[in-house]
Amino acid sequence: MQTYRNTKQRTRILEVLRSTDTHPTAAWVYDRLKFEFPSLSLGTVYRNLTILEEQGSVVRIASGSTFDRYDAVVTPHPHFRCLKCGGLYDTKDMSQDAISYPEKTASGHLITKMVLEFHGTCAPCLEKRPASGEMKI
Amino acid sequence: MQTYRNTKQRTRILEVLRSTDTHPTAAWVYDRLKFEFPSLSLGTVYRNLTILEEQGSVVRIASGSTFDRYDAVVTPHPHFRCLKCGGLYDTKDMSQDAISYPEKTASGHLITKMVLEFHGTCAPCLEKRPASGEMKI
DNA sequence: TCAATAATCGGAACGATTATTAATAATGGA
DNA sequence: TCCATTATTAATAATCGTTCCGATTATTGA
Ligand SMILES: [Mn+2]
Ligand SMILES: [Mn+2]
Ligand SMILES: [Zn+2]
Ligand SMILES: [Zn+2]
Repeated sequence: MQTYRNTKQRTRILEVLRSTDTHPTAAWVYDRLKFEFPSLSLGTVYRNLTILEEQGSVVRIASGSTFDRYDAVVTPHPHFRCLKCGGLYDTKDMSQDAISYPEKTASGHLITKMVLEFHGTCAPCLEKRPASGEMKI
Repeated sequence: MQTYRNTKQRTRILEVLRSTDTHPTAAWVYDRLKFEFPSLSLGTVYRNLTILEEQGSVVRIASGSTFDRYDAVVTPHPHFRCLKCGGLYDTKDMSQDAISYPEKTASGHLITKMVLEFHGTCAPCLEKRPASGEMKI
């Protein structure tokens, strides 16, 4: 087994992640901290995000073949993903707590987590791209 | 606008995808067809899977920084993802039809699709890795 | 048949992530 | 406090899935 040490970099990476609800990428966290740590490496951000995930402090949200995103809110909750801009939002009005599921599927797969996402077009993108016939004059 | 033409490659890619329920990757489809089309290019498989998705014949299942998977079953249904081996399964006993959701979220995001996944350890991996204390003698 | 152009092939390019290595610094014990 | 151990860092190279490119081929409608 391996013991974790506390570093300024890891502490700040977690703090930055806790300060936003935009589900940032590793590169976004890096850009936020590179002035505070002029010698910070992007690899360090990636490695620490992985360690924080192992420790249960953050959750990794896969985003197709593009970049992963991270969330410091580790309680299960659904997300809305915009297919136009790629934005990932919390949906304050919706929760996944009421959806129940068995410990095992009929095929014997052990379930430890449920992931729920809604896909579509986010409010800002709806403003920008009015559907044909709704164009403002 | 652009018109689609019919090619042997695209036809067979769709047929191969319809012949399995393992939610294959582009590379898997390529391996299946490279003998039938000795000059087949992996790029051709990728491009056609994207076109088939545009046409609504297949669905892309994103898997973070690993490879994407494809499903020729385009009606919405949940999947089980094994965190040990990466396997992706249909869950015949579960459906997402009963879960209702609004057309728009409270924040005004337009919902067009719901994606539901269960994560855990699949039955074959449970066999292989018995939990401590359950080791067979 | 024939021109227009979508699709293919092979390989290069790309972007996100991971691995490598030597230097650095956090940690626990003397 | 000082020191030995070793986890962590920074810089960079390597990897990996995917997309793009240019030249060639094949489909399509007229
Ligand atoms: Mn969230
Ligand atoms: Mn499926
Ligand atoms: Zn958007
Ligand atoms: Zn498995």
